[in-house]
Amino acid sequence: MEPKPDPNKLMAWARLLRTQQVLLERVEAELKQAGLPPLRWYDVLLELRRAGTQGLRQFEIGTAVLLNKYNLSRLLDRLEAQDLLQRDLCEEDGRGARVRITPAGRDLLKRMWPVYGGAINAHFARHFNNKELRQLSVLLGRIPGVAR
Amino acid sequence: MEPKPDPNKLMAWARLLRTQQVLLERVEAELKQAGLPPLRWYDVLLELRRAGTQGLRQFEIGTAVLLNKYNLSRLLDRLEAQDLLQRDLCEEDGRGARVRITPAGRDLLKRMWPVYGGAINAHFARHFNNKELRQLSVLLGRIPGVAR
DNA sequence: TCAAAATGGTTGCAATCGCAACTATAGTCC
DNA sequence: GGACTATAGTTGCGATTGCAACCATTTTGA
Repeated sequence: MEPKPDPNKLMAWARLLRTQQVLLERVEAELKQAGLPPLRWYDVLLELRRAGTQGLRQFEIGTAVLLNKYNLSRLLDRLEAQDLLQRDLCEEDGRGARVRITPAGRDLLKRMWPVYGGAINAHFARHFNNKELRQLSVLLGRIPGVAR
Repeated sequence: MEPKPDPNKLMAWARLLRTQQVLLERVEAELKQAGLPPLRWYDVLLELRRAGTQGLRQFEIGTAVLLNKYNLSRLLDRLEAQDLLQRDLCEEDGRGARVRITPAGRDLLKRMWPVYGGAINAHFARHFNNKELRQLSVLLGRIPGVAR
């Protein structure tokens, strides 16, 4: 791209950045307005629910939700303080913890989904048909680290 | 989308979120590694350079880069402290300031571009051809507030 | 004209983030 | 076994963010 910027590339990049800012801001605002915690809480709890009874190691959560370890550590502190999850010590690795969702955590997920899902629809999904949604998924999935 | 999540919608949404996190993290890391300030600084300075000699009002910068006023106020403090811009008082509105880029600001833009543009390419643009880039732009541009 | 409301911008304070340093356990290699 | 390195997670501290309150000027409207 150097030294002359390529307009196609720049436009796509700029819109991607802007999309992120606009959508996150709107969705977070709806959550907050409904008296619900931020999106990150949902992400973490959702991973934990998926993981089921054996729970997850912290570093597994970290790679799943793309959060570095110090911030994750403190985010889990907050969730644990609200009884949304529990950290048990891990028998197969004396350093680590095993993190499990609690009933209160599952309940919060259930309460957040209507607002979250509604916001995804209202601010994002409703502007596209199924073919376009798949197109977006395929295109973005080509970026390393995006598809899981 | 309620109460059953639509997989097409959810997948596109999830990848959009993830794209944002992955790309921002990588690009910011390259800037930092090169001893350069964060992306936000570039955004603001770029707007100011585009605005030319008459500069911009703070609220104009705010809407351009999607930054709320308190954070913008303090971000401008930092940029001003580095002599990258100057805030003159505004004659047509006694409340406001008029913000202009300085030569040092232009210079920083020039120094940041090779790293920034290179990172856009390396982490994003190189994974797509021109048609796909235009597709992305068009699709994302349908979200209100994204196209400018 | 003048009080009320709106707008532009700043600031105090609490919460969160980023970095670097730290503790503790696991794994590796001789 | 024992040093050496790597990994899991936590924490202190400074920087940044979010929220609410604030000041000053401008606009509105009876």
